[in-house]
Amino acid sequence: MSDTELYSIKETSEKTGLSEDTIRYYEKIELLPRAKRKGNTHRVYRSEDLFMMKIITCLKKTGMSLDEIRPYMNLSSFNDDLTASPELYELLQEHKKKIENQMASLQQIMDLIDSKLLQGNVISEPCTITGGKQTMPMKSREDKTP
Amino acid sequence: MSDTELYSIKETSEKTGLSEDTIRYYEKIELLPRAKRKGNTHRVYRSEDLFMMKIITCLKKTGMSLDEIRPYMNLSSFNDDLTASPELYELLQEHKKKIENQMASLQQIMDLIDSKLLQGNVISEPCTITGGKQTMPMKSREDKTP
DNA sequence: ACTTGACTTGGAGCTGACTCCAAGTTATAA
DNA sequence: TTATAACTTGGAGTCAGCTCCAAGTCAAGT
Repeated sequence: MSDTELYSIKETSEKTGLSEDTIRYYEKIELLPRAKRKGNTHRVYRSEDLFMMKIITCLKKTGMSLDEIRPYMNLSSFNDDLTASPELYELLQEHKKKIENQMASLQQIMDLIDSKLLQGNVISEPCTITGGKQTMPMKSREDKTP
Repeated sequence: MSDTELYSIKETSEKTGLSEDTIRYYEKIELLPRAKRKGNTHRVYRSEDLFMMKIITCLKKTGMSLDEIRPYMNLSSFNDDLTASPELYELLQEHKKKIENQMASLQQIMDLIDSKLLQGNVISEPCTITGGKQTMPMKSREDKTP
């Protein structure tokens, strides 16, 4: 398993679509583990590392914040023995639900428009989903390891 | 039509869930039109205005940026004669597609995990959607609307 | 030995979307 | 009338997620 091919940060950037700066930034905020160094200076990455970065990109695409993604990265290795991590799977399911809610929200607007609720009647209870608090900013930074 | 009931910014805030600051901010960035003033100073809002704010909240929930939302607000009134705005409808359809793509992204990760692509093999082409900008094959998601 | 280029670090700057504040004005109630 | 609450404005600050930059280091080629 795990071929021994190593990649520079430039190659890694090319292969993952993340900029070099972004990769270093992810390391800085500890979203990615500190990369191994060649001669104690230049970063080197293995396929597994690229894989993690791609996962991050995937999750981001679905609207996850980096803070929300972090727990996934902390799960041992993500590579070996993932099925033994029902926690991850559940988090994913949860997130999927959020996206489904988003779609429902959108669907409601579309319906609203379709059904001409807008014409004449309008203005009473336009978009029920609006009521709640839900997916707003959500700040919970208190762990800032020195 | 349109009842004549008027709301202060506080009432409006309460009814829409947006903070007073946010409402003023939306006016400042011209996402909302400049509100009418009572005695030339205090803002007053009508039901239609609240409706607009709720629409904004809805769209934001589905991941639209304020800049993306602005065109919708510029469409004449949103209230009267909406069906005569196929532009809006089309924009919405487009946005909906984006969300569907997000879901597809997520689904791919879930599939990835399910299928144990992760075990042993791993690391070759983990999440195809990551590669390009869009272009994903898009497994036709049969709609699950009730 | 020298130049070039890829890399390093720390930190500054930027955008979006707020959120907070101070200082002033107006409306209302006692 | 006066105190208080509600509101106004302009501008500063915050937070996430980058992006850019300067100054320095290191490896390889000539």
